[in-house]
Amino acid sequence: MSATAPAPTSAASEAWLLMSRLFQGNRGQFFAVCQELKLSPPQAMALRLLEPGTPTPMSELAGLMHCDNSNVTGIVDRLEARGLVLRRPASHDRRVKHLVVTDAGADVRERLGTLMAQPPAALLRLSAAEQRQLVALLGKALAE
Amino acid sequence: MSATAPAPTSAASEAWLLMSRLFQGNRGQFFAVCQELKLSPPQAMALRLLEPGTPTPMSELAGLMHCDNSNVTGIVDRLEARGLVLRRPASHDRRVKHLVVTDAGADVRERLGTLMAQPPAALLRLSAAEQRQLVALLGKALAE
DNA sequence: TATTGTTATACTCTATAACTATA
DNA sequence: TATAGTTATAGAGTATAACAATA
Repeated sequence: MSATAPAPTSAASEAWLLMSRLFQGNRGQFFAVCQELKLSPPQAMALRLLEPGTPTPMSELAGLMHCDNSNVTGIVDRLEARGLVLRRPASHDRRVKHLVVTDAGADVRERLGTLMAQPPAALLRLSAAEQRQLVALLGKALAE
Repeated sequence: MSATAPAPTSAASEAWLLMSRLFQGNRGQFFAVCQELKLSPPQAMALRLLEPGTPTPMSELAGLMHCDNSNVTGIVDRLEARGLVLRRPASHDRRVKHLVVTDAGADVRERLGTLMAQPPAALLRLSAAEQRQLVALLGKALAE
């Protein structure tokens, strides 16, 4: 018998599962933030991914959002109609349009960032030392 | 002056930010899993939230998904059309319909769980000891 | 020929409101 | 009256394919 382990369940996947629960439990908060800023979730994500001062081609945003270019057209249409971003022709390639976050967009984006940075209650139950330990571990995992 | 701190930026919110990056970076993987199982993201979420052997009222699923009851009707319609769940009248209240995961649904749900449990590469860069440390911290945060 | 962004199409998700059948 | 689930409606997100302009 090849005695397949019942489930590898490495510590890494266990940690991932716990983080997934944290996110699932925080989804309500995310929707509330979107509603407060009058953004749909995809619009909020797009605005968060666009960096003010860094013109970004539509196709690059599509890549970051893991969706088709044609979706970005509509999402950006609505952000542009609200004056949060604007389309600007790129100088080096006339097929490309750069997305630029407007001042109004940067304002909404910052509020979005502030609200979304609010950690779930679960994390606040950890002591300050434990929180720092968590930061150190996650920082190491994400280090390039 | 009430000297509002420029930004609390507790270690907790920094940890939360890092976890958010981990999730953002893993979205592509999630979409790939959905596509492989031929489930839309909401369908996948619904199937994951329904526990086989635990009949669940539609409205409870709506609550877990943070959406309106009327959305669940359509999502469940499609899951039911594929034979992954079924509706069953609840005995104690004839207004309520219980959702039951079928055997086929339990199978897909388990594959979904297995694929989604796959931790992102970043977590695998941590040593086994560090991974266990992470589990301990997250476990403490999520402890009831 | 290949790529960027748009348009057309069809389907899914979403919130709201109105409806039904229960309670 | 209130609640569970459905239906109707309208708007938004999604993938695919076809298209124009550009490379």
